[in-house]
Amino acid sequence: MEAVNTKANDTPRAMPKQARRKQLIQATIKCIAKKGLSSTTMADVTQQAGLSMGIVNLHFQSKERLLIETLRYISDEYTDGLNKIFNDKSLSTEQKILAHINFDFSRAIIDRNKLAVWFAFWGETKSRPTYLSICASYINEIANNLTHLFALLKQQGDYSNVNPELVCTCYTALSDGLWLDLLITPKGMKPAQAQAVAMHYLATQFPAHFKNEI
Amino acid sequence: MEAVNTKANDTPRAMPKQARRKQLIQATIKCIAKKGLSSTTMADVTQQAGLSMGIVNLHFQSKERLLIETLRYISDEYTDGLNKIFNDKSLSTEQKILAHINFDFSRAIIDRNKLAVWFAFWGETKSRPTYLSICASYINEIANNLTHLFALLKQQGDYSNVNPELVCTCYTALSDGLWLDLLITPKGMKPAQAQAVAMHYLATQFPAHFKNEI
DNA sequence: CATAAAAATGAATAACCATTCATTTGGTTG
DNA sequence: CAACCAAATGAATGGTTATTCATTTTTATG
Repeated sequence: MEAVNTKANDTPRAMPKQARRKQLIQATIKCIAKKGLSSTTMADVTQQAGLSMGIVNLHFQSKERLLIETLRYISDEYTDGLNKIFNDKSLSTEQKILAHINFDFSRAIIDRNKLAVWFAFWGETKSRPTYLSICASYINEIANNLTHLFALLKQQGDYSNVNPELVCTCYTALSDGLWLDLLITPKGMKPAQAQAVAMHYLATQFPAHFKNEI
Repeated sequence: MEAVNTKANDTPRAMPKQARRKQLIQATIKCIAKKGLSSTTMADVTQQAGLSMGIVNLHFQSKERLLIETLRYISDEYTDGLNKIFNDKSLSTEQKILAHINFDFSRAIIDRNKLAVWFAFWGETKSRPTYLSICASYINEIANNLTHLFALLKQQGDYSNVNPELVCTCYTALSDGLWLDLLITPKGMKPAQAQAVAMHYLATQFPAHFKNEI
């Protein structure tokens, strides 16, 4: 999901196919956030994008595929961001974990529009194998990388009691649950606070590396 | 949500109104799990319940109200269960917290049909104020009770560094995130394991009271 | 048992919505 | 600039769905 030519407001006709698709996906995200997945219509999406009715079928064949590509879009954005951190050779293990937390609660990720999309799709995974398999694959990929980081950190400190897999499972679940708080109680839970809660947990496991911020 | 006369298979006409409503709500839960919230129709629900098309409008006025009552049903089931624990004077603080965890990951609660319903509605809260307010109210109620329990436990042990509100936020988020694991990776995450992860977190905060099971 | 009241039915209705495709628009090429 | 092609349009189509209500079935009453 690299940045593509995004002169959305200039001369629409000149946009490359990839950019038009991205524009429609972003309109879909806004519509799901605004109206809910269950009452987002093709008319809503195309109007939000400032285009005409037939455009989605032209670029995505069907509404179902548009939705699948929307899920893939936010999944890719998330995993690509994390992979950049995992693969950054200039960062220490500790710095990578810190960068991971920062990313998990960064503006681009915990934007409430996108959170609404995540939960909408999660709610449909049980009935849609395609959604499920997209989710399952990014979950596995991230878990492997994160567990590896925790295992490395364990070696670097006096952490003989730490179970890297358990910590990965716990941290990941905690992070997802905090996303829910950010979606549902935006007045009560701010991004910085959510991040502090995540940090608090890591501090229980790796006290020499992470400090409780609260 | 007390148990009502449930002779669903006997003489349908004899069922009290409340029981018929419950029957329809349970059919709705099954349909949302089976087909997703976005493609659950009135025909689906009534067929699942073994009744005729007009029945939902007779008992709930509209589909929208049926959905709201469905959310209220699972919210009430959850909060009622927890309140029974909180108000049980025969339990110690420690036992109440243990009972809370047991309940959070009990068969009746982490049934995947119901988990699918939770996430489906959470995904719609941003666009439906009614859903949001139902969620907000049970969240607050539970958080108050749970924070209180953690505060009591803090007094009973050498836990001067524990922040009850923080622990409540963290435990709650963790629990929600584990629900997601149970929904999305049922092969990978079993109820007992989820419970062990939750316990692992509590053990970091109250080591004298809770032991890591893993 | 007759009658009234309540509950449930399901065919009919009207609104909604995804998809299609004949037509138009805009950009490109020689 | 003319001719062509790809992109976009949006009215028309056909299928789907929530809701209604006249009719039927069941229960309650005296």
